[in-house]
Amino acid sequence: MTVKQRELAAKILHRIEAGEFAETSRLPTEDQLIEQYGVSRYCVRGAIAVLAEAGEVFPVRGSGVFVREERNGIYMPISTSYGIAADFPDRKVVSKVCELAVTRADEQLAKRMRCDVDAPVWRVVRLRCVDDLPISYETAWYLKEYVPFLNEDIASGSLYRYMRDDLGLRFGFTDKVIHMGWLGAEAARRLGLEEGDPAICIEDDAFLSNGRLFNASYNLYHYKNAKFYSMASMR
Amino acid sequence: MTVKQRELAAKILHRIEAGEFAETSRLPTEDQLIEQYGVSRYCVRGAIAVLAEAGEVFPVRGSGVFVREERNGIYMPISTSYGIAADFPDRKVVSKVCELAVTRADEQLAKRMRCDVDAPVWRVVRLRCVDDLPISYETAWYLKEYVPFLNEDIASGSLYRYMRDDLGLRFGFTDKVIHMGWLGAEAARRLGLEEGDPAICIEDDAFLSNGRLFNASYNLYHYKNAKFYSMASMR
DNA sequence: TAGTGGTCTAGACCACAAA
DNA sequence: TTGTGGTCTAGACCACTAT
Repeated sequence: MTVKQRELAAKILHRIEAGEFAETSRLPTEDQLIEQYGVSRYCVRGAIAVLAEAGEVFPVRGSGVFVREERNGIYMPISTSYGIAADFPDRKVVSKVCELAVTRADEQLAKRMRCDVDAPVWRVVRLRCVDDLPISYETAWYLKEYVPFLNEDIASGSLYRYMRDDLGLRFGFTDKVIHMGWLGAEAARRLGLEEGDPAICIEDDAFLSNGRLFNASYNLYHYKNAKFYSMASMR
Repeated sequence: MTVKQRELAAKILHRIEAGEFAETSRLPTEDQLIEQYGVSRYCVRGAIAVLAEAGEVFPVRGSGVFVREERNGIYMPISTSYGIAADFPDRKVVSKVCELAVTRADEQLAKRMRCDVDAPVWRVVRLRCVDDLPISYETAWYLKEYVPFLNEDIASGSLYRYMRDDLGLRFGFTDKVIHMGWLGAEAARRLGLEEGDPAICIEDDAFLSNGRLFNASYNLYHYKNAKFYSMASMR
């Protein structure tokens, strides 16, 4: 969705959160929103689609757009994600850098990252915490070709923001594979769990907008602290 | 996305799978597709969006729409899902019905299903198998208000297809929460695992298009046989 | 029957990539 | 500079809900 549509969605969300539609739990009609904001129907529908995807509203044909009841709990979205920091804008997101070094891709990594064997890559291992709660133990690789410089200071913040705003990289899409994994000694120690404990494991391949893979990662999530949600339309 | 757009996407996908674009790994331009199929740009862009969401192609502004390299392995999509049968149209999907009975909602279930305490609900427990491999142990509840009749024969097939085609229910959206769980004795026995083994657990709330919840379920996935994938744009 | 969201078209202009 | 996908508008008609 476009910037304009997201901005409109944010405005409407503020009105929802202010309780403006609490009585009827129904948004203004599309035509009313068109007039209120002076935009086209295309924009209004885009904004509503953003809100619907986020699970905030659901449109009913012939009837209106209804506000969904509040969801409880804190969950990580599984689909989107410009990184964990973007997922929790209001929370204290801290990354403890456990390893940071340039290495060379072995055969297996080269295959996964579609790069040459021995191509230089950053290897970054971090413990990700939200509000001082350990959430995940992440092992990530970044092609040095696209990320020429990195240090502990940058890695302890939002790497995605750095790559986007400072390096000018443009992200395209990600592939995620979710399965079960088990904690090694180091991961367990950092997460405060026991070696051999099970973990939800997400392998993430991130591509630039030109289709080139630039980042692969292996994430082990704390089985108590991390939950995920996903909202989907069934049409 | 609309039916027309999905159909167009299917046609384009057939051409992709036939290797028609293998050389350049690039689709015809939007204008060419408009002409080839005699539809508007709206439709073409919708069809490409469908393919992009499915991870088949990625559009690059100013350049074209590119075919993605083939993915390997069999994974379950985490977002969509008209049920497991729809996810694997080419595979043998079998459900073994372990329990099927009408019960009454206790306080906890009533809260989750937004129904009255003591409201009649079907409780259905099934072992879901794909190609004879046990995938998940599912405990599901359906409001009898919306699903007046059910039997083992129906439950051993696709319940969603039954509800949609035979009962005329119209689905709206689902909420999924993914976290870690552990197998009880019965689930472990059915899945061929050990009691206390870890499992990826997906709790699923399904709503009709009018926003009414009609189905809640608790799914424990076989930690070896079930993997999930998710494709997401990062814009 | 009136009102609302869903689909679709035609056309304009913008942002970006490649030649 | 040209061609591509991205955004946006205006307007038409359809499908469904509510009255």
